[in-house]
Amino acid sequence: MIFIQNEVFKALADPTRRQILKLLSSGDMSAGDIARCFDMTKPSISHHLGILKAAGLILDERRGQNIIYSLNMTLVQDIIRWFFDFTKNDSEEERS
Amino acid sequence: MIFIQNEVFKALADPTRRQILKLLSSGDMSAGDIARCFDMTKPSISHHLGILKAAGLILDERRGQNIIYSLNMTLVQDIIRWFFDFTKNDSEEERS
DNA sequence: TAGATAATTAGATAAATATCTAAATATCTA
DNA sequence: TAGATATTTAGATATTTATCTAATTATCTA
Repeated sequence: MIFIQNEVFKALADPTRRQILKLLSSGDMSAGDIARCFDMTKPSISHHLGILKAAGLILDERRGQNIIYSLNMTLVQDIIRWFFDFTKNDSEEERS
Repeated sequence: MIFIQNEVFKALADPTRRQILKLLSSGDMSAGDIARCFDMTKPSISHHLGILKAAGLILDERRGQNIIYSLNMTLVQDIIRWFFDFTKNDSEEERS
């Protein structure tokens, strides 16, 4: 049984953060690029990026003045597996 | 692109609620049966069940004095599809 | 119908969180 | 090195949320 940290689910519970993940699924972006997509201050977006990073959902890399964020596909795959485990019924009476 | 309501992710953000879902993946249970699995008052569990139900993650049916809860597998499958969409890169430069 | 059992609702409270402004840090370039 | 740009950190605040106790609702059965 796969284990996913609580912080991962907490990170996913905010619509802004899920939108950030969607953006990153199309390609890596700098913090500024990401912030420009939202009607929110840069510190607020930075806060969300920090939560996503702490959860391991995104990775960061400084490139000059910019910090480039990318989606951590490995964790996304683990999450899919975690949900997929619900589709395997492990009760006795249901076994054919 | 599949859409999952914000309440679904909020419901998943609590460890007690995820544990309830795990329990229900093995088979339907009454509210009391569920409450007995936790070191928490019945009203607190009832609160969590209400949030899971409002999110559509669980279904309920009264059977005499008991209310039987079950996992809504259809929504679980939709969630899997939602995460799976992240694994399809839709950027131009990455296309082979 | 009275009492017992199962479950929820109401109301209170402490903790967590999303957001903002202001300040700090890091990097580049003229 | 001074100024500009990119980003984060600090600190404050309003809102949300998880939990509890007490009260209410629904059902069964003697």
